[in-house]
Amino acid sequence: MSKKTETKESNKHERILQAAIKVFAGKGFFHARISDIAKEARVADGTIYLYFESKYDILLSIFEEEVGKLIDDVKSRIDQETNPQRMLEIFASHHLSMMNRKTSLAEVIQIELRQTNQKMKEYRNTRFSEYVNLVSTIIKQGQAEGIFRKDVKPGIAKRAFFGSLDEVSRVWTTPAPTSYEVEETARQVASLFMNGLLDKKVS
Amino acid sequence: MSKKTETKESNKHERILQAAIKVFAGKGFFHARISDIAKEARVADGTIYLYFESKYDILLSIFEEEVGKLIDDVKSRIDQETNPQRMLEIFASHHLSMMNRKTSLAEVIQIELRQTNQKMKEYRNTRFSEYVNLVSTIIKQGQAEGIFRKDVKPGIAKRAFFGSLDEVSRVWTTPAPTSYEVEETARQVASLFMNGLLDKKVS
Amino acid sequence: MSKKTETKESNKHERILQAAIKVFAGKGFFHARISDIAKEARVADGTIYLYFESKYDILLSIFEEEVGKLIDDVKSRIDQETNPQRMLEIFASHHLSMMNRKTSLAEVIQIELRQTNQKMKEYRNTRFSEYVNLVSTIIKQGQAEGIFRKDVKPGIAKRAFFGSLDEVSRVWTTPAPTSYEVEETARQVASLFMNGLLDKKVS
Amino acid sequence: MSKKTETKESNKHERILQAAIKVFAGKGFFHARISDIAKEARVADGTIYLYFESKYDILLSIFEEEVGKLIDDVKSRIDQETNPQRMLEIFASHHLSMMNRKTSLAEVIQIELRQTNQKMKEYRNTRFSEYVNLVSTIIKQGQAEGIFRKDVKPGIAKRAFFGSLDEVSRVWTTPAPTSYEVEETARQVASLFMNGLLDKKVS
DNA sequence: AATGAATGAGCATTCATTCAT
DNA sequence: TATGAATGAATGCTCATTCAT
Repeated sequence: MSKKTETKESNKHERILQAAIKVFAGKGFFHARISDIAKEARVADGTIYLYFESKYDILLSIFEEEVGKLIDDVKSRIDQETNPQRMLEIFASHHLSMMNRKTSLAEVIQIELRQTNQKMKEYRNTRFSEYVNLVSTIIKQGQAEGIFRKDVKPGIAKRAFFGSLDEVSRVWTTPAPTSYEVEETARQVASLFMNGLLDKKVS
Repeated sequence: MSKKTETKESNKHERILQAAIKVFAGKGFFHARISDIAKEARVADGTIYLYFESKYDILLSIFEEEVGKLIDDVKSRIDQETNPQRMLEIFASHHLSMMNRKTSLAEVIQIELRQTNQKMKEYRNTRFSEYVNLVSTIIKQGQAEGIFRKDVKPGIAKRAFFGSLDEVSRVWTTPAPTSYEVEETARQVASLFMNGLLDKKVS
Repeated sequence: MSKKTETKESNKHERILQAAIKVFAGKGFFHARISDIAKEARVADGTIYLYFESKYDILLSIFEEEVGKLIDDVKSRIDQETNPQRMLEIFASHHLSMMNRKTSLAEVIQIELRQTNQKMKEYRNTRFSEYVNLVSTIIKQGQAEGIFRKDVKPGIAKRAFFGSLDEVSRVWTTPAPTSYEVEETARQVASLFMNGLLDKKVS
Repeated sequence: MSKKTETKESNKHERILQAAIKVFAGKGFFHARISDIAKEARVADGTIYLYFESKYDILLSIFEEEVGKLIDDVKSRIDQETNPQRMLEIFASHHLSMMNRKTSLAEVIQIELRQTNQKMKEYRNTRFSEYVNLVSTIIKQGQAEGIFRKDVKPGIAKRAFFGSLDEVSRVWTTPAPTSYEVEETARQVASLFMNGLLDKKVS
């Protein structure tokens, strides 16, 4: 019985969160009304405040919980690989396919995560940078193994790599691309970063 | 006399625009109050409406006028160069140095230009894509000249390149980096895109 | 319990409406502030928007609901009478006594109902003309019965009659006359319309 | 030369007044903007304040000056007549034809003169009542001469008579009736007040 | 006198949050 | 827990009026 109740509770928490992702993606954080989220989650307005402190807290929770899942997922995949080049390919492929599968969440991340806002910045600096730092760690490893160029600065490369993926996936919000397109794009970006634009065939 | 008046008028228009860039960058479009902009521009609230239709119109004008200047500027620099590799280096260097010089404007572009909003999206599709398309044009030219790899898709590469620059410059909002850092970052990103991460010395 | 809530709700709706009548009568529609109405009704400003769409909607509701009541009331009284002369006397007496009892409402009707405004004009042409047309119907009946002069145009007479009552009651807004005065005035106006000014005793 | 200037000045004063009548009639006093009036009068906004104290002062001036003209006009016509019955007929005929000729002014009088407003009320009690009192004076004279019924109260009859004319002319704002209609309406109203509704042929 | 750019007080409306039930 | 009616702070925009030219 208590289990049932607990399930019910977590259901509501989850329902509100998913509703919020949808609504935030649809009209942006500022234009989204608590009543929109409540309606989408089929609860009363007041109920939301039993699960979240404020409208802003919902946004933060989305990053905390949903982005957290993404990060853990990507991390575990990369851990199974040892070759740095392959690792970056996996990161790219995985990031893009997630952005594609979770369009609404992607949009919320891409838009709201950039808001100039102290709390938001703090968040980026903690939880999110952990994710992006996966890239610089891989690059450093590749450099140590003599596979990657040593004159590349990992701190810059990580942002360049992440920025590429981010911008490349932005056009996908509507309509959704095929999984082939996603894979091909991941390959292109990874290849670009591995080999560069210059044609070495001649040399 | 008429000159004086004219100057005054354009001063106000410009002052309000610059004030808005500052305020929008500082607290974001939604949190910015018209009275904040008015105070920053040292005019009365109502005066703003002599020069702009609405708060939203100010944001659009920033893109229309300020981004327009940037685009024209970068374009004219690139037109003086014929080598595609150099052209991309110039694009990178110029984009980053502008983002660095106009921190507030950069922030407004990076944040507000992403807002889920029909008009904003339209804007991206017209004026802004012109800018990003410079990159794909250069890439196609390089491929035609046999300098760039032909298996790279210009449409993906342009976004990857722009996304890299965008993300790389994001961290600069505070505090401002030295011009050396800016140049070095531009070189790094361009080099990454030219040569890739892989160390070819061995081969 | 549900009764209590229902009562409370309808109380609020009614309270706001009555408060609005008072405030509109006191300072006119345009000078009336939403907060004035809210204060008078002892609710928060925002509460008003739970019951009405806009300030203008309140005004329309006053006519729709309050004037509707008046019309129904007068109509039912007249239906109980068959003699056209008596019917006009009843109309006059009833109209005036209502204007006297509901001073604020009377003032709102007399002032706001005349506003040059498309919606207001439409309203006059539908709900209100129904009321005034009672008079022409009575006159036509009287003419058919040979009691009233046939050279009188009912369309003109109805407006003349209504205009007389309207103007005659305008002076009552402050201070209120005794019910004797009201009755006497009704009798005078009705008598004027029945017999005219000319002294026939002599002839 | 000074005459020319004077003429110019009075031209502007008059132009502004006529423009205001037009604009007030078109959108009502509250919705009318000073800039609307200025544009209609082909002067700058600020110029209006050289001739009038405030927006409200313009409205008052309309009544003071324009209504004044009407009153003087009607008075002089009535002064040429000695028979009370004819005098009322002339009053009716004249009032209606003026309301018809000056539609905009009529609308302003009918609407704005009713606004609940201290100054407006004062105005009604002074300048305007002078006009309406013409009617009661005539009635008293008729009673003294034994032509009019002595049981009619002049104070009530004057308002009834004026109210009739006022309401009867309200429908004329658009489109304008022919002068025949105006005359016929005047005759009807006067006749109604002279002879009443009741058919005396039988007696 | 005339102009019209500048001012800033004023107000309807929205919506996150609370709280009695 | 859940509800949703009630709250009231917050703000973009309008426009009568002023005043430097």
